[in-house]
Amino acid sequence: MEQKSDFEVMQAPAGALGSPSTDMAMAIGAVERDTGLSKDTLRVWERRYAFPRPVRDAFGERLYSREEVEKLHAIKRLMDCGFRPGKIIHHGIAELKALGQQSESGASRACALPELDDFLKLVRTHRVEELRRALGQEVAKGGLGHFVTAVVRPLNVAVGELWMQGSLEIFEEHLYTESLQVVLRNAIANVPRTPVAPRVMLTTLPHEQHGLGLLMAEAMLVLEGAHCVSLGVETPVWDIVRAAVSQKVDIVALSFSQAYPPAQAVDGLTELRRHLAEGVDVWVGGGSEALGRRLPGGMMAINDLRTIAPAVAKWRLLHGA
Amino acid sequence: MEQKSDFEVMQAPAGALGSPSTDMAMAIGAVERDTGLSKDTLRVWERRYAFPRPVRDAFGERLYSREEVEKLHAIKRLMDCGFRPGKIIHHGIAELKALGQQSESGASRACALPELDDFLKLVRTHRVEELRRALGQEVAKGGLGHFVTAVVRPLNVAVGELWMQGSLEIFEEHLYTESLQVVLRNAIANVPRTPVAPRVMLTTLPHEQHGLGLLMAEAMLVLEGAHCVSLGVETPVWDIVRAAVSQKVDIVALSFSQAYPPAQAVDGLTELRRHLAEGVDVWVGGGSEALGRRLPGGMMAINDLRTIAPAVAKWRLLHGA
DNA sequence: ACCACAATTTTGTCTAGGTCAAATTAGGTA
DNA sequence: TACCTAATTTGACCTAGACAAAATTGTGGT
Repeated sequence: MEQKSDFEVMQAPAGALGSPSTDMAMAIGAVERDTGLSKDTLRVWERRYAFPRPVRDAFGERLYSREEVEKLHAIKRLMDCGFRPGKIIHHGIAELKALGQQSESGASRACALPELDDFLKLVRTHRVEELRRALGQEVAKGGLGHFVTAVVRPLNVAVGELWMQGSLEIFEEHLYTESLQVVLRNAIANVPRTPVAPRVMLTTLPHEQHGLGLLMAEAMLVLEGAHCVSLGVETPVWDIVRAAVSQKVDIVALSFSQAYPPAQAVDGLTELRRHLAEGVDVWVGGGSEALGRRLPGGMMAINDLRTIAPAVAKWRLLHGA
Repeated sequence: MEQKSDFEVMQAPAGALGSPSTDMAMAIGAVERDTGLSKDTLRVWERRYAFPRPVRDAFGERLYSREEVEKLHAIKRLMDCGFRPGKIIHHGIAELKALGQQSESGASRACALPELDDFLKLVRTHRVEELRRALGQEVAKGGLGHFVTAVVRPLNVAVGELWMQGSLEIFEEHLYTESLQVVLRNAIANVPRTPVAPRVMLTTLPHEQHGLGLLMAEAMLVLEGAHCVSLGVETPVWDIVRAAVSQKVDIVALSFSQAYPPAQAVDGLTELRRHLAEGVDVWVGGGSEALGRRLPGGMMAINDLRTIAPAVAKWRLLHGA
């Protein structure tokens, strides 16, 4: 699709010396992939708000500077929090970062373990092996349920905040995610199995790449003795429906991260409900804004991982013999 | 971004009764997500080749029929194999599928185990638990190394062929991938660890979502006693570089699936090589076309998983004390 | 027969400004 | 406070043309 290199180094604007930022320019397609803002959106912002205002190369094509891309990133992150572009697009980068910080903090620190900051420090200093070992110990010490609710969840929130502020590199987030994934998958595999009803299928809708929420939910579910079938991430609605039939599941569990566009979530969920058999329940969890709002009828919001256990109990009461 | 529903049901063309295919129409944005063909490409094909030729809704917007989307899917798959759109776009769906079948088959069956077809049957019939158990037994029986080279690899090729032919549903592929991932991760975690040099970092470039190749490589590497740090999939080049520094790795291992655009692979690899420290090796593996061709200088192609062991030995000979 | 270089075709991304539905906010009323 | 309607904001979609990068073909030399 994208013919241009992601990393083109084009001629700097006349007169500009090779300062560390001027020699790094991106074409519109690269910016689209990098920020998640569509080409259409980038062009229409330029027309309406006069930002961004990329320089043009010899062929009249837009070249976005490093600073512009960084600001676009910050704006996108704030939009994922519910801000509207028109309100914030003319603020400076510093102001944008300040907005991100004040928007959410405090509440999460409340019920955190003292160990949490230790884990966070291991993440920040990239000490992967130590992090993995410490997490593993925590599982062994307090059990998987405690680990998920009291360690993974708050850690995830803390890491999410750092990410929102832009003070976490992509590779740091990757290291964190991968470590947690290994520990969680291992812990899940070691739970003694006596698979009974309900059968639960776990997945995310297309474009939702974050699978940690799925693993956390799976952990809570296997602890309740439920039967889990994970499809991994990004399953089209139609395939979820067919897989649900094929696997004879009782419940389909979806996870949404904060950044998932609420409109798309509602669309997808509505469509899913329409095509899924009556008897199959839909459970929806994750940090997305869409969950607080009105969900399409006939599905259950899981706002807290701890509600999974009672929810399973309730399901069994209703359906079980 | 995408305001429109992914699954709009619009009025059928006048006179068409509600046949199973006519009432399912997709907007251009949905087709873009579904097929991976950009809006621009879809529009320019319509202009140039008169295919696809979507009907228009009351507002003049394109509505692609189920058949058109299916054919677009088939074309995209063939393009990933190296076919060019102009040559194949006017063929019927049947011909396209035939092309996919003849393009690659035979060679893979050669050195396959008899059990392979059993596994494949479990995949086709969605018997996930049995598949997982059978795979686990195979690991226990023949060891992890044998499992990866003699089971996972051929299975992957076979599944890839089915996928290419369009005779495998997305959810079937998801079930397969997830099962294999669980088994492989588990097996890797159970290899006795005595981490020594080299330190290897594993990941894929942006837009390469397939992580199975990474897991296979990781399995072979830990069997050799190498130290593995996985970043998961889709790490930007710049972050790979920073992570490599932070983790002090000796080798960066990248995996590409067949569908990855060769041009993008070469660009990314070149850029990676440029920014990576001299002493850090780059190993490239996977089924991509780009590997056979000329790789950017100074990196090693891993065409066969079995070459990993000797490659590690060679590295140790060169660098070890 | 094989390699290098030039001409040609193919292909997809980019440009421009305009239209319009859906989502959000604001204003007013019961 | 709850609810309805109007104004505003926003981004997806439209047309049609230009053009560079990749792939194919053609040519001459070894």
